[in-house]
Amino acid sequence: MTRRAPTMIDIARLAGVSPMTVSRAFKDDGRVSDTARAAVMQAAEQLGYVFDSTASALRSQRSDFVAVTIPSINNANFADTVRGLSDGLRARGLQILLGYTDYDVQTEETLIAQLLRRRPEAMVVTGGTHTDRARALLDKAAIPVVEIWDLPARPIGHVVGFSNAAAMGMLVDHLVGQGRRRIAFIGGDAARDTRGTDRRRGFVAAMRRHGLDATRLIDAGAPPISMAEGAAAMAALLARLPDTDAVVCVSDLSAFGALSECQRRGVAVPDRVAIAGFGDYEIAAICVPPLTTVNPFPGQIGAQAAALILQALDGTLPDPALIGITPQLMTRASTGS
Amino acid sequence: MTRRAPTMIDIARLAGVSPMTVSRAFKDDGRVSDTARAAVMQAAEQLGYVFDSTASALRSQRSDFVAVTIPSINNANFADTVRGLSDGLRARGLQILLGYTDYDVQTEETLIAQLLRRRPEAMVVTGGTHTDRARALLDKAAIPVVEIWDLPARPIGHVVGFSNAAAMGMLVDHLVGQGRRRIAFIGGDAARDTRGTDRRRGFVAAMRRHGLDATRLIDAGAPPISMAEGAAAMAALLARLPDTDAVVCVSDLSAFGALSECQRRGVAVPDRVAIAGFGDYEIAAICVPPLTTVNPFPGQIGAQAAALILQALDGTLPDPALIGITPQLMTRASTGS
DNA sequence: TTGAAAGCGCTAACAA
DNA sequence: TTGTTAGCGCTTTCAA
Repeated sequence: MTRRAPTMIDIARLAGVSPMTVSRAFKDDGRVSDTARAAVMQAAEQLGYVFDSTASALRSQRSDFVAVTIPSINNANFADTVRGLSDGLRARGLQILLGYTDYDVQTEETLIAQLLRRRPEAMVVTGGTHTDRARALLDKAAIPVVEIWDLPARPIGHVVGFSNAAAMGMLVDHLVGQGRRRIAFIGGDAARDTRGTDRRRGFVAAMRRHGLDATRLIDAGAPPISMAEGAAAMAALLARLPDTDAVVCVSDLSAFGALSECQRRGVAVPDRVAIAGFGDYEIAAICVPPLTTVNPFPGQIGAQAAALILQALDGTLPDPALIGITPQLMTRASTGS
Repeated sequence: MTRRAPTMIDIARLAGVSPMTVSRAFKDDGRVSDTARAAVMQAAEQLGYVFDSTASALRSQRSDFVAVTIPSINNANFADTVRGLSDGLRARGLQILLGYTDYDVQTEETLIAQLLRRRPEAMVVTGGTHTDRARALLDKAAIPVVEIWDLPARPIGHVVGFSNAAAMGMLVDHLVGQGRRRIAFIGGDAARDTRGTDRRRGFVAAMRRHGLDATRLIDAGAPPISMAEGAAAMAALLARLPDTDAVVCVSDLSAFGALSECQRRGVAVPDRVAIAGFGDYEIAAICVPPLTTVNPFPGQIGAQAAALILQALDGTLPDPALIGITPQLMTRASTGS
């Protein structure tokens, strides 16, 4: 038989104070005498009391939740962003409520609706493309919203991001500077992953800017593009367009797959084909040869978003903020000579 | 000016029914007439009503949360487990409340205390080693507890796991079968990562079982052991014990680092040194040569834990369950001849 | 099938 | 510094 869990009333009775004093003792800022606090804590310990955040949230209308949507939980870049967020918010007692969208705006809409039922105090969404209904839900919620990992054309609220297209431009510029001309792009299904689509667009734009042919586009399937899909795409590319002298991949994971495929086939990297990725995942620095890539500073994105949320909740952030992150080109041997 | 968010009372008024009917209309099983439900839904849509899970949770004493602790959010194995859990629980409307412990039992204790304040209906903890206080908290909480990724000597509640030590034994047996004798182990700081420690113990035990020297133990630092740390450990190993003919790494990530270091130094794998990892991360199948490893089926662990929780909440699971997962040896070229 | 009354456990607001 | 009162938005319980 399970006895009813003790409440503040039980603690109050045992400690010989009112429930309100118990409540105050559990807040850091509550002005309570040291004696009262000690009595409360001792009683709480004795009864094995566990504070009920649910009741607190209902009464105070403060859930201490920040809802976060990411495309996939299984991605080191997004994990770094979540960690940055989490670390930045924990100091204020804010807890993250995480959901993943599987790179799909419809799933995102459902997820946002579900998360809002928990009455989060702020919401962080990855990407700048959403369904109309998702936008409406976020508007109505009247909480700070931060879009990350993108520079939306029509922001919902605050933004901490960068141009995925421009980042690809950095890679193309670098490759052209290295003397490469017949450059291909390996990426995913255009319809789904909006950041991937932006990267492809950025690739095409940069190629045209250099007066180069921008039609070597290999579709590697639905996002996220795995290492295996990167390898398969590389195999297809070598078969179809064997004179290709450089490849830009939508992420380091597919880039590593492409690199491995080259190793398996004895295709020299970078001598015959240069390979570049995106994200600066750990593998990019470690593999042989190490991969040229772009570091978008995922942890910083999370930390900045957290900082914005804290300001917004403090009311010290009147206007929507737009924080641009400048991705950094990481030049490594996979494109070097 | 932000108007107060509509509540069920507002919906009831607009729909011309009682709040109780609104409440029933929002439950799937609520017996409500079709007309009433339609009126409620229309009113809700019109007012932009968002159901308040907090109030629901307080009144019904059902939070629809399942709390989960993992060592790190940035790990594909644990991410796969969380996905398995999440997918299995979503069908019943259960949402995951995730926290990470940074591979530290003290942090885990704090995290568990924090998560319990949200009144989760069940708790999943990674690993079988916890502080006494953490155990006491979980005991008192009187909710289903599932320990995963381990076979605890003294389980708290249910278990879905495998023997990390035995998994290492599989690798040692395989290497010995391949004719290797001077086998080293690359792993982390014994004090912290309990699964890593178990793997090291399993390695030592298996070596002794084969009558082999089990002192080639390279400490790669505090967990998680990164690719870079695996590479550094391999460099140290090649310098200190150059006659080593095989290396077992605590995970595929460090194994890949070790492999890369060998490539960089022109040390032939597997001809001069065989390398094996743990986890069957995607990289193990893709890199060149592909890595021999052990697949502990992380997604299945999550799915099974979810199934256990559903049964436990239904009351159809009287006794603590122990579900053993049998990890699978994945033999690949990094140890082959 | 629907409704009325009460209360989940906490804290805002006010008073002492 | 402490206490009293009321109520956050739902759902349990009971009644119709």
